[in-house]
Amino acid sequence: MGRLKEFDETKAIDGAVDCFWARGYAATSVRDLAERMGIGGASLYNAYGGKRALFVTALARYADRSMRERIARLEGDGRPKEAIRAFLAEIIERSLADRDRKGCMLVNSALDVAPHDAEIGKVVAGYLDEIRAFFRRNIEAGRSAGQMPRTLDADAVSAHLLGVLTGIRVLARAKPDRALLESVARPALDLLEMPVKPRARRRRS
Amino acid sequence: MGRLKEFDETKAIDGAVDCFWARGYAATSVRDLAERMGIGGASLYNAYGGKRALFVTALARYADRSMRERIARLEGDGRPKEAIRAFLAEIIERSLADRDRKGCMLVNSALDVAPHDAEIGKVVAGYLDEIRAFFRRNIEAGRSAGQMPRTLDADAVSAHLLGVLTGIRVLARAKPDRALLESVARPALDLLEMPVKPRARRRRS
DNA sequence: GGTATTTTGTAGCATTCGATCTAAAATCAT
DNA sequence: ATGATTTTAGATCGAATGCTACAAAATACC
Repeated sequence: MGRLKEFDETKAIDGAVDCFWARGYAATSVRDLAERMGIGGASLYNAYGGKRALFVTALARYADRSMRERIARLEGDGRPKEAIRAFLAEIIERSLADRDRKGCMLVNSALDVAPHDAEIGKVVAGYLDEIRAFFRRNIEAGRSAGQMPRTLDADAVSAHLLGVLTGIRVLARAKPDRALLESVARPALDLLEMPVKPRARRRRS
Repeated sequence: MGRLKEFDETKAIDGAVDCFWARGYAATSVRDLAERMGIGGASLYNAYGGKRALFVTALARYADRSMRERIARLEGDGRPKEAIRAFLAEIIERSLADRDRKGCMLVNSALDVAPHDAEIGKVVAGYLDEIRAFFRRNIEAGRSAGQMPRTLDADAVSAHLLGVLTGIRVLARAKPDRALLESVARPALDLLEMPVKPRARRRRS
């Protein structure tokens, strides 16, 4: 039933992710893509439809391999507070180690694709919601387990954490400085800590 | 001493700001720029040197008219806590009212220009530092005035506020939702509030 | 082997990109 | 008026853009 595909589909999509991730949608050319994917231009259009459709596919692959993998891995331990803490810590470490400052493909897309493409915008918003849902689940789990303050509003704090996360990923591309990024994250993580009982203190004489 | 310029330099640069602000650096063409600026292509190169140099000029104009104007206006009252609160509130309002989701030109540039252009990257980082310095000054002023907790670390909290601000501006482009954005900002603003004296409470019987 | 179907490489499409060239128009100093 | 100098409009440069046409190559079914 026709000639067989000769290229490695996994490697091809991973190559597309690398291109779009590093340079963004507009700045990536179809020829750049084809070369990195190890295929010819005709095969690209035959197999993936075109640049825009390929971007959607690559974004889904990124979400699967990067975001969902991290969520599944960190949430597996059943330690909700540690999961959230480790999530932010891992983002900071990766941002500092990322020599070419690619940042997060979802955040990058939220800024320079979503506003100009309603359809892709909804996809991106959906991925961001998944991250927020991760925060929300673990806040609720932490509250139930008595590891986080009962007063914590999971809905509101998950939004705050998503915003802080996003801010970190943006600032890391302009100022990849550990002290800065950790200072951004710290107060958000402190929200999750149980309030310390104020020690009885002697009155001043 | 030569023919006089016929175009309005202020309107020209403002037009350039509009273009770069709405579409970003790469997606804006020199022809788009010339048309919006009300000049011909030759005049653009003669007066501003080229696309990249014009971008730097436009970015400086944006920083002056948007960021520094806001800082000066809000800081004038001598009410540091209110200045910070109003800053974030104003950003949220503008983001929600911004129908074409242009966001903040500085944040946009931090994400899709700074990583690929070291020189412009430093410029952008400098502008971000100005915003952080605004936060820092007002935290210190608020502490001195006894309106904010003495335990507040101005350096760290100013970084946190910058991150939260950046996150808001990015999320607003993908999900312009008031509840979301206000939830992102709230905990950061709560850091500035004086701790409430816990009321004496009757023991349960 | 023959045929239908799919993939692949090559070439090329029209368009747009940033940038430049040329020459006419406009100004000031002399 | 003349000359020097600058700005302007318009055409155009080579390169790159997303995409497609076309035919050769490779497979499965008969």
